[in-house]
Amino acid sequence: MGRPKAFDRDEVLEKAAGVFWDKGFEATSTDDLLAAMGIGRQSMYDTFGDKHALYVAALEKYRAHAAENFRHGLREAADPRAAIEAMLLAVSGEGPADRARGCLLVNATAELAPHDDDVAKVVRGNNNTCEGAFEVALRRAVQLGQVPPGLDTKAIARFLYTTLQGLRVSAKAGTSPAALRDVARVALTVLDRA
Amino acid sequence: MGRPKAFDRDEVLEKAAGVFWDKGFEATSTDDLLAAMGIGRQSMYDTFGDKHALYVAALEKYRAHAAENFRHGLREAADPRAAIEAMLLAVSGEGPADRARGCLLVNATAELAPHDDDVAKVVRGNNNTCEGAFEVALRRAVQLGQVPPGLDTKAIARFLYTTLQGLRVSAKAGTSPAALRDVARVALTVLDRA
DNA sequence: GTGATTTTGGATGAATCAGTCCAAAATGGG
DNA sequence: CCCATTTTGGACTGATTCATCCAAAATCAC
Repeated sequence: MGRPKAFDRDEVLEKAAGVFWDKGFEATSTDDLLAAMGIGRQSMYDTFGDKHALYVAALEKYRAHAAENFRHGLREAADPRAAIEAMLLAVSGEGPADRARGCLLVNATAELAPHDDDVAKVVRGNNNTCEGAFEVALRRAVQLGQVPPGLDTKAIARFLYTTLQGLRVSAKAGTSPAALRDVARVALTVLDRA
Repeated sequence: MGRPKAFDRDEVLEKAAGVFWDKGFEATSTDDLLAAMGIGRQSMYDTFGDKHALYVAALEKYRAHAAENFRHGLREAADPRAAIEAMLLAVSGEGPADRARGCLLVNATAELAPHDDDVAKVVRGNNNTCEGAFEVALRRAVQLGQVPPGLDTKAIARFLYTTLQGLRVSAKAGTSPAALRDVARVALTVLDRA
């Protein structure tokens, strides 16, 4: 059956995602990618197709990982209200490097989504996943009496994820952790309205 | 004194900003820029220095224009609460093309701010301007009894601008106007809390 | 008008880009 | 042990990148 691949597909995909995450799509060269992935040029082209397909594959892998975080952090959380709060406050708790990196999906949205259907598709899928996770947590919070009944959980779920994206952008602009925390706290006051 | 320039600096700067706005910094070639600006190559390099300096100049021009919009739309508005509401709802009222374009400053934040001090400086200046405009409007709304007294106007101002950035990102991802309006409405409920 | 100064844009250059080719190395099946 | 099959990575290609150069055109001061 011939010689087997000397690298793990998921592993090098994460390395590639890391480079795209730091530099964006256009600013990343194939040499950058190969150096980070630690594989040869032909291996990359054979396995992934081209730079764009590699980007989409890396983005999809990142999306799956992010979805897992949302599932674990929101859908399966014992205390749904605390989980929602922790999600928004997480950005302000990150170190400077992570705050500057932002979120690969947000970066992809800003740089590519309007002109790239493949990227837009992954991004929209992620939006639905995240909003869905927020909504499940919200409904459970209602049931537990942690938030007032009668809230528009769908609208609030959308709002929460939009706020999270805003926080990621603000963080990239250099907003201080204290200011990010203020924003998250204000956003969370919508959970106290009837 | 020699031949005068055959183009208006501000005019071609706006044309350049339009191209960067649509395509981002890296994806824009100097040929793209010259075609849109309608000037020769050497004229561009003599007047602006290089591609990066042109970008910063175009961004700064866009920032000044945005600041003027915020001054007029928020600081000088007769009805400050309605002005704040209109500001957040504006995104959902734009056409598909404008929603896909997003905001040049948000795009610049995502693509360049973490690695480009010149861009970061302009972006931070804009953040301060916009948050300041929101805060002025908020304080006037308090005085007019349009919102409850005792609100943390600084924190809420930051929150409102962060939400606006989140809306711009969401819009680029393809979120429907109706969903964007929902998000804006939820965000505005923070003005009803004591 | 004339000369000095400046703009202008096509031609040019060096570097980098994404992607292909090919010979050599490495592995599994018989 | 040997052959077929596959991976591998350096060499290579053509296109495109940003930026510079230079001669011609255009304008102002006099």
